[in-house]
Amino acid sequence: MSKTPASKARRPAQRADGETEQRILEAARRVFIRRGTAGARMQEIAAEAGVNQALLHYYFRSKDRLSGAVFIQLASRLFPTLARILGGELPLEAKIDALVATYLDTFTQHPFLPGYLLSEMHHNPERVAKLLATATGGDPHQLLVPVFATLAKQIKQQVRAKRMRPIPPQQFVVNLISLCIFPFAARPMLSLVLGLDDARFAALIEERKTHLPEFFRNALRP
Amino acid sequence: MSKTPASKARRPAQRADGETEQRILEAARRVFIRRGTAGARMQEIAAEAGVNQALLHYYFRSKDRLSGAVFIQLASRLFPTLARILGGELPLEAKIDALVATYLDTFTQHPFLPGYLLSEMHHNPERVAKLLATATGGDPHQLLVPVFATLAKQIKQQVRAKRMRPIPPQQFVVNLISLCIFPFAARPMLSLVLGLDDARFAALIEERKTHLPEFFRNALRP
DNA sequence: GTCTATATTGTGATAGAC
DNA sequence: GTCTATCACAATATAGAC
Repeated sequence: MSKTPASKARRPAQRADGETEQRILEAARRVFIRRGTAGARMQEIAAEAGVNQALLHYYFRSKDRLSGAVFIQLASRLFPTLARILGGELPLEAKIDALVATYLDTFTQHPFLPGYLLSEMHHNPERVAKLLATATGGDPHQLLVPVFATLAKQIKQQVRAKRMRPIPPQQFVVNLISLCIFPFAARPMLSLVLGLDDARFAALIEERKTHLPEFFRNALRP
Repeated sequence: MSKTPASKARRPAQRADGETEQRILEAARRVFIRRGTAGARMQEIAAEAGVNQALLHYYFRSKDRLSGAVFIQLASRLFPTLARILGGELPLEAKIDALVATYLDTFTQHPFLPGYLLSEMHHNPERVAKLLATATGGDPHQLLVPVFATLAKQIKQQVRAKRMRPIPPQQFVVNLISLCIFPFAARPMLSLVLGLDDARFAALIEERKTHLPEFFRNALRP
């Protein structure tokens, strides 16, 4: 993606190869996550990277390209995980366990990622298209649609003993990611409404790691 | 909140009382919802309201105050509903039905509200405090905390017949609002990943109105 | 590659006529 | 109350020395 300018012959740089570009990218990541694309300032990113503002343009040409690169990079990590786990060979309950564990761990380590991503997708929906093209290498919704058949079969198996309607696989997937992502995205609101400090919020998430799989098991196997 | 400048004696206005202020507020609402606070431009709001940019400052003094007013107004509609339904006298399943129906209807009418609100809370968490003060008229988390005792009792009743652990009421509430709000906030992503056009997305939500209560019933009454 | 200017435009906000 | 004109500064982007 990022075309590092040609550094041909003689020794010009003061830093190791690609180090500066990386530092800028990491700084941009932090700033865009907390300020959003529109609210972020190139100057703040430069300061956070410990370089001059001009270098940002040297490496990334424009704010639009830089913010685009950050968004694609952060967002494209999440989709393959989803497709890999849900499309895999595990039994349904193990898929739920794996997905809940993976996502809750990821977001515990990067608590502001969900808020940032939802915010960006809301205000720049056109970037979502580019994202999926990157993540899947072509056709957008060939990422998840193929796994629905398998999921539907697994759900039907799970509830076959009962007079219960099987959950449509789309709703199942939407529920799963809603329950994993939303609490982080809505953290400011939840913390205040539920009266949670940082420790209590962490405890809520920790409890959720066992609660969510149990919640789904009950919903699926009555 | 908005202190309309004193229009004392003689006939100065060309429009009816408060009409202009309202038009500005409505225009601001639309623009802030689609651009976000940081991305919105006063000029765009003025154009959308059909007035001059100076009038915005006349009525609301600054962009910060205007965006704050919009946020408080939009967000404070949602919390009383939650407290009223969950804290009411209905049996648990009826509470679930009422909340799902209310929220899904509201967001169907205002599909971009969740994305806007989450985005704002993420990038301006300090406003959440002011919001809860407004919505509750004082103590922040006295809004929901009092209803947890009742909810816990209802949940325990619901699952008493089985060897099933009762769901902690906090998790229950988080699940409920996650499942209602998230699909709207993540609509751009869901639409692409699931391959939904507008009609199919609407159908997904429609299906959800019956699916979610059923999902909870199964999870609570195995 | 990295820096210090600087160009240039965007944007919130105010002054003052009507 | 509403407008036009304008100010002051913020912010992206570029030029050019080192």
